[in-house]
Amino acid sequence: MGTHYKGTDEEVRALNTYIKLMRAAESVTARLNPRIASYGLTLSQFGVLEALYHLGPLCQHELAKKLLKSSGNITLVIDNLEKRGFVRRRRERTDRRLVRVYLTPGGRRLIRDIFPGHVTAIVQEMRALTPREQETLGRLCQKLGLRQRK
Amino acid sequence: MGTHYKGTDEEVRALNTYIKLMRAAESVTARLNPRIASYGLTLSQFGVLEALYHLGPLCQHELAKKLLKSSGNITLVIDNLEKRGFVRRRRERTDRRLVRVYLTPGGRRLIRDIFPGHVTAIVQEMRALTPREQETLGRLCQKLGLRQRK
DNA sequence: GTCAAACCATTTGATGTCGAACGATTGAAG
DNA sequence: CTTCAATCGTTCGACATCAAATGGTTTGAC
Repeated sequence: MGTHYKGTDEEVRALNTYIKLMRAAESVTARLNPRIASYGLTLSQFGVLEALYHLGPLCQHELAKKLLKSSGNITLVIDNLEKRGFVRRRRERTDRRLVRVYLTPGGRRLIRDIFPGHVTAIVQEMRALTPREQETLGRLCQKLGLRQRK
Repeated sequence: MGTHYKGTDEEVRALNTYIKLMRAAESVTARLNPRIASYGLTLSQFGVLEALYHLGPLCQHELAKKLLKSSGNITLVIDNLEKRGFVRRRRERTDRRLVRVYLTPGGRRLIRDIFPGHVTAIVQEMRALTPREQETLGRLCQKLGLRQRK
C-alpha cells in the first residue's frame, strides 16, 4: 500500500498519509452503507433524517452546511424524502425565504429504528483501534480537517 | 465538534472518531478539488489519468478495483475521457473480453502538467501535522481500512 | 419609501455513482 | 466437443452532486 511516486521524503510521506486517510474513509463508508441501504435509504437521506432527529427541524441551508453539500443538492434529497413521506416542508412565516424541514411521525419512526444499529456498526468498526488510538486518530483528523483557507 | 448522541463512553468515542475521520477526508478533498477542476477534470477522471500515468495501460476492471468504483461507473468515466481525447480503448487480442485503456500523448501531457502541483498541495495539507503525526495517522487509518469482512 | 445588495430555494445540465440485467467471451468439466 | 459457470464491459434507471442561472424575499442604506 502506498504511492509509487518518487519524490522527497516529505512528499512520499504526505502522499502515503493522504492515500491511507482516503482509503480508510472510503472503506468504512463502504462497510456502513449496506445497512443503511437495506432500509431503502441513501447515505445522504440518512444524513438528513439523522440531523433532523438529533437537532430538530432545520432550514435547508442549515442542512446544507451541516452535511457539507450544495443547496441544490439538498433540495433534491429533501424532494425524495418528501415523496416517500419521511419529511415535510413548511415555508417560514417570519422569513418567507426559508423552508423549514420537519420529520413526519413515519420519518421519526424510521430513523429511530435505524440509528441504534448504526451506532453499533460504527463501534464495531472502531474496535480495530484501542480507545487511546481512537482518540489519537480523532485528534489528528481534527487538526487536518480544521486547516481552513488556502 | 462531535456527536450529540448520548450513549456509553465507547459509543461516544467511536462516533466522535468516525465523524472526525469523515470530516477530515471530506475537507481535504474539498480543498484539493478546485485545483483539479481548474484543469477541467473531475476527481474520478484525474484518478484514472493518474493511475494510467504511474502504472501504464490498464483494463477497465483493474481501474475499477484500483479506484474502488463499479465497472459501470468506470465505463462512463472512460467514455468522457475518450471523448476529450485523453485516453484510448483497445480490445485485447488474447482475451477479447478485456478492454485496455491507454493514455494518449495529450492525456500524458495533461497529467504531467497537473501532477506536480497536486503533490505540492497534498504536502501543504499535511504540513498541519508533524512527520511523526503523519506516520501515526497513516498507521491508524490503515488499521481501520484493512478491517475486511463483516 | 425606494433601491440595491444579500440571502434562500429551485431549476437545469453535466458528471458521477450504484446495482442489476444483459451479451459476448473464455475456461473448465465432462 | 459441448455445455456451463465465471468474467468482462455496457446499458439502464434511480439518485447524488456541483456550479450557474433564476426568481422570490429580506435587509440595509439613503
